[in-house]
This record gives sequence, structure tokens and C-alpha cells, in this order.
Amino acid sequence: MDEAHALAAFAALSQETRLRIVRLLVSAGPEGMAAGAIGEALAASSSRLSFHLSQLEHAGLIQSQREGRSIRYSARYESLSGLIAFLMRDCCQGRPEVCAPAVNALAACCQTP
Amino acid sequence: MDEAHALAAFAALSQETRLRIVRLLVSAGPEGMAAGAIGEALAASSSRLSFHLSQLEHAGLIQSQREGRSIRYSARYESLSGLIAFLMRDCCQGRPEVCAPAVNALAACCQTP
DNA sequence: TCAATATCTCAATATATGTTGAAATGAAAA
DNA sequence: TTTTCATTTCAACATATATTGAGATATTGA
Repeated sequence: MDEAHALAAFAALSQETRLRIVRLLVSAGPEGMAAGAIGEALAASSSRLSFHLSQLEHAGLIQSQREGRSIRYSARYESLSGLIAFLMRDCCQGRPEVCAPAVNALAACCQTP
Repeated sequence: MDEAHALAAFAALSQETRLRIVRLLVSAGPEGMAAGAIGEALAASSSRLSFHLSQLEHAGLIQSQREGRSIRYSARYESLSGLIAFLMRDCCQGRPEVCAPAVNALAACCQTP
């Protein structure tokens, strides 16, 4: 993850519809969801949804795969990880207590059974 | 961290100068840096810097404290943690391997001695 | 108090972004 | 091979954002 990619990713995440799409896909897991299902979940028109999905894909935050008539979108977890790592790089400088809250906050998501 | 705050934070991070400021302050530690030192490090004019610092502060990503003639800015680590947690909420759905890369990427920042 | 330093505010300008609705594309089923 | 379904493209419009330079405000030291 370099600065240009991080900027594109943050810009993509700074729009309501797109942030909702990403969060929906993050919680949908690696299987993702068909575009139509996403649009239904978010009450977005097809052209609006398509516009935002394409922005997210260009930013590298999601990926797509055709499946019959539908197109299935899923979160790219590696990009999200990379973005987080880029933002927090060198956060400690030898004092882990500084960024421990961030580490714990993220680790907590893995303990929701 | 709610959606509105997350959107404001991502919008703040989606601009080159502001992303650089945040990363500079993240690695500067809790003591932060004076506005002048930030401007010097980033080669930004005073009005431009002031504009972006104020956006970042409004977004809750940094905080300021006057110190004599200068104003010292520092990263708000709790906000960054909250943002990460908001983005990745429910990423696992019982399958920790899905978001383990993100957890590891962040934890790695604390092991740079 | 006066001058110097540090930072902020404002107005003008330029640029980028999101929404809508209609029409086009592409794949599958009848 | 025509129809149906799912998604994308396009143009027009409205809105938001970043930069610049000049001037204003606040704090300190002479």
C-alpha cells in the first residue's frame, strides 16, 4: 500500500453509500453478495449503485466476479489490512501502549462468536 | 464511533496533505508537534496548513493545545482505533482467519523496536 | 507599549464529486 | 431468436472541496 492507493481508498470510504457497501461486504464474508442484493439492502438505484461499486473496485477495496446474470462483489480484506497498516505505521516508536487500543479494537472483532 | 463520524474521518484522510499530517503525528507520538514544525515538514503554507489542521481536528483525528506562541497538535489514537474497529466490525462472523491479516498487520506496527 | 512571531480567517477562484433518469450492453431462459 | 433480467454507461445538473494571497488575531519579549 503506497500513499496514492491509500488516498484513493480513503476517498472511496468517505461517501455514505460506499462506506455502507464496504461494511456490508466486510460482514458478508469472502462469498460476498450479488450487486442486486447490495442495492436492495441499501435502497440504491442501479445506476447509483453501479457508480459506487466501480469506484470501490477501482480503489481496490472490493472485487467482482460474474456469476450467471449477476455480478458478485466481495471485500478485499488484504487491502483493508494494508490500509490500516499504512495509516498506523510507526505508531509506537518503542511504546506499544500508544497503539495498543487500536490493536485491541481490531482484535475484538474476531472474538464475536 | 458512528457512521457520521467515520465518514468525516475518512473524508479528512482522503486528502494528500491531511493524510501526511496524520501519519506524521501518528509517528510523532503523544507529544505531537507544533503547527510550524508540521508546516515545515510538509512544505505547506500557513493558511493551507491551518485549513487542513482545522479539518482534521473537526473530524476528531487530531487535537491541539496552545503552548506559548505555538499550537501543538497530536494524533488522537482512540479515534483512529475507533475508526478501524468501525470499518472492520463483524468482519469475522466466526471465521477469524478472514480478518487475521488485518489484526496481524496492525499488531506488526508495535513490534518495530 | 512596540515589534516580532505564530497561527487563523476570509473571499475569490478552480476543480472534483454525487445524483438522476434514460438508454445501452451482456447473459440466460423461454 | 426473442424476451427477460442484471448491470453499466452517459449527459446534465447541483454541490462540495482545495488553493492562494492578503489581512486579522493572539502571544511573547525588548
